[in-house]
Amino acid sequence: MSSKAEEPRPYHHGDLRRGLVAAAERILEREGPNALSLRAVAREAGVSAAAPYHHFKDKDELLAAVAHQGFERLADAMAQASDSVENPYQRINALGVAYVCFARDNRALYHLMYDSSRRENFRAEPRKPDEGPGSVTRKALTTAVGEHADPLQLELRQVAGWCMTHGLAEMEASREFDDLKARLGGDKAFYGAVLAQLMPPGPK
Amino acid sequence: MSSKAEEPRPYHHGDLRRGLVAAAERILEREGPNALSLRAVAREAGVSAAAPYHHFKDKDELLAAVAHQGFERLADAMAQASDSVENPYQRINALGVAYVCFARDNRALYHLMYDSSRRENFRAEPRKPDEGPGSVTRKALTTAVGEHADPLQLELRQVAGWCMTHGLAEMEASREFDDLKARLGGDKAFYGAVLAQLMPPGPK
DNA sequence: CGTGCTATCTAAGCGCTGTACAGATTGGAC
DNA sequence: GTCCAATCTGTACAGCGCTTAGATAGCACG
Repeated sequence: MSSKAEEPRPYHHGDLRRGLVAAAERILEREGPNALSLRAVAREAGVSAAAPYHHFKDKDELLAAVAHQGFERLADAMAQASDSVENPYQRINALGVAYVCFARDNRALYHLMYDSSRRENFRAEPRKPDEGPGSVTRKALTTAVGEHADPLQLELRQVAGWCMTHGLAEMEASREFDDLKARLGGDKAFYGAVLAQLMPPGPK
Repeated sequence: MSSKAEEPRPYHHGDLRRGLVAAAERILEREGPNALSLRAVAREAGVSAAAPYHHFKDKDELLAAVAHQGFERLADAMAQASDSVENPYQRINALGVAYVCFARDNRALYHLMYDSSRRENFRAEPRKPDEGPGSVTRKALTTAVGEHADPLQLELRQVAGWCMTHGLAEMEASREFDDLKARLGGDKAFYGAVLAQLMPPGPK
């Protein structure tokens, strides 16, 4: 039937697994989370609606793969932010700002990531140990507060910072803060100022 | 047909709007968020699948009503926690702990509340002014830090606390903190210790 | 007491969804 | 060159959100 040169896609896709994840990301960005149906993803990838089931147990597992890739990109963004700042105190703050910026610039993906991570069977293994978002922050925090710190307090401080950053990322889109953002001179200044409440840009 | 005494529910329900919200909450608690379909809610309330559309524009509007009721219950819980503590510093901490406990004890409802509040047309008007969760915290915070505070810093501090509390509520369920919880002697102690990083139980 | 009016509810149906299953197609190992 | 296992298609099913047309009933007004 398709003897014409109309994109003679082979019966076997080649790397459909990756293709499906990419298709899902495209739909998410283009049409939002409500349009992200398994059938739509299959259509976008150019395969039948049943094809995904040979690569993913169910829809959730596909979404988990998308989320996983999102976490890798987030880790990259944070690593880059970390490298660009010398001062360990400022570095922690910059890590938080990078995190929130990622959430702002990838809203739908970010929500998907946290919806997926809530499911009990989700595993967010970083590619190499000490490379996930958690590890980067822990390292920076240890460097900043360093030797003379109670390890329990340090751990609590890290959890607190983690919570605050995640909370800020979730609420960032709220109109409620528009006024405050304007007064502080932009989104990033706002993020930094909020995070500075816990992670001041200098020795406490 | 139903001349027997088999629950002769009248053709007109009486207060179906409230009945549907209650039915939705029951399903949410009993079967989780995946089972919360509009049809299931209608079944639970004992009406046809189309009946809800005479009281809610669409499914989202029903869920928003459930969320709204959730926010009222949350505000109640926080008000109660606020009243039970005299010291204004400890009060802020107690408010946060109450918030996180609510999220822990009403996981599905809590997620629904924040999913709903993300939608642009959501309006979370408290029943009376100065009674929503935000107002209670603001009041407590003003009392605690009081007169001699830069109003901008106070606002930032409130936003930061709000973010940290919400973030903690979202991450509380993670197994990652089990160890820390155990070392601190329970969930509430853990919540308090984390929140204390920003809201210490005494003058800073 | 009857007669409408309007709000409320039902029944049927449309297009979509996630998922299961049997069979077609194919690349690679032997 | 043959066969196998992996991959993909076609078809089907039940359930979903939502629409429409019509049945029912409470209520105001004569």
